[in-house]
Amino acid sequence: MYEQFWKFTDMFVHFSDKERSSIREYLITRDVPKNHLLVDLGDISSEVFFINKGCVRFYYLTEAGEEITGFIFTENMFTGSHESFFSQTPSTQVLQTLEPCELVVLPYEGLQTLFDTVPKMNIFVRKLLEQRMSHAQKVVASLIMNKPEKRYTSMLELQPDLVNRIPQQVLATYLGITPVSLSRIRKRIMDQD
Amino acid sequence: MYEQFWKFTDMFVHFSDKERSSIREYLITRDVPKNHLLVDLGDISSEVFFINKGCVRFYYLTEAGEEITGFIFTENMFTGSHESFFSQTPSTQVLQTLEPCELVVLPYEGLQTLFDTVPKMNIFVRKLLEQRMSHAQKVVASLIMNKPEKRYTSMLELQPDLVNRIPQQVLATYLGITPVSLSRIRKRIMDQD
DNA sequence: TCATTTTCTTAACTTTTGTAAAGGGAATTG
DNA sequence: CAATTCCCTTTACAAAAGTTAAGAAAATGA
Repeated sequence: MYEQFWKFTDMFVHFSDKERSSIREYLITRDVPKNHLLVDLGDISSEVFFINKGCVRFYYLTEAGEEITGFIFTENMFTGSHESFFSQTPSTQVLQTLEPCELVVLPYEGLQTLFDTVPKMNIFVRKLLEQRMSHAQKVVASLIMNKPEKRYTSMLELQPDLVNRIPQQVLATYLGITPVSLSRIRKRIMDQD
Repeated sequence: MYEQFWKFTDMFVHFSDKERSSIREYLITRDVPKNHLLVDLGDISSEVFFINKGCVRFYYLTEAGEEITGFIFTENMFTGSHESFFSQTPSTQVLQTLEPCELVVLPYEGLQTLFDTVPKMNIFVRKLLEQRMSHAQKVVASLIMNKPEKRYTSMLELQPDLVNRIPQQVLATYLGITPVSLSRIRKRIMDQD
């Protein structure tokens, strides 16, 4: 159950067998159904999740009650409500499964302990966040630089699997547009070919 | 010259005098003029910067040659071309001063050495990145959830100094709109009051 | 200080998205 | 298997942003 997890950490740092067993003490696996809320609005997130199988998104709620997708996570990614988890404050975002998921769960307290007992854990998380930051900046740039249509075609190119995997209305808010507008864009592209 | 720097690090971790002097070995201060490129397109960024005084932005270049502002940094913030610096790859963004700046400079090699010799440095950078990630997510959410007008009024409220400090065309691309559109928004707001 | 350049604003027009409402199709359920 | 529900598409109209170009204001420099 943990092979994928160690394969992932190996991309950043190499934990020794001893370090692995220390970390392993705090890990558990968990299966959750589709549409399960891993973190609800206002929760103080107490866990981060590594996705063995499945698909997770976080979304914000507008005043009008719309769900705005912030990010979509799939297999072999870490997910969580960063802001709430790291600062231990009430979450302004909701973390929800889009499919039945098999997760590796790491609790907040466990991670804090590991930061002290396995110093390399700091390096692992630092490198993970470095990578995440680079990606977040690219997302911001794409939102500003590209029109919705371009963002959709980029996604078709870079993550074709994802386009067919998630509901259109989720995809739409992820791209920063309404489902209606996404439908129009899809038609425009269909007509061209 | 380094008081602000240590005051900043104190918000995340407490470096001992010994640790400070280790870190201090790799720090230098540098004054740069307005419109200076700290990192140019294609450069492999070899330094990060702490801003004692001044204002810095990073921007992307579109195919049409437009400069799209990704973020604006001011006093007491760390800045750099994250992606290029951390992965030591050619930068896809340009880091440019918007004012004459007084900077504290930390070279890449120095930081790598410090990660080994001052383990707490990993914790510092980890916490810094945790904070940055939370903020980056909020920026993404704001870009998707709010209309340009709302983003502008939010900025007026939260960073009123910045609005009058940076050129409108820079501010416009930072908000994800054209200078023309920003000008219209400003007029709309003026007329209301 | 005057001239030049740059930046910001305004206007007219086009394109795109948002909004609201209606319709079609597929999946779900009794 | 029919009915309901949910999701996606389509339409028509309103609102907003992009584009281009021209003019006003401000900053820059000789």
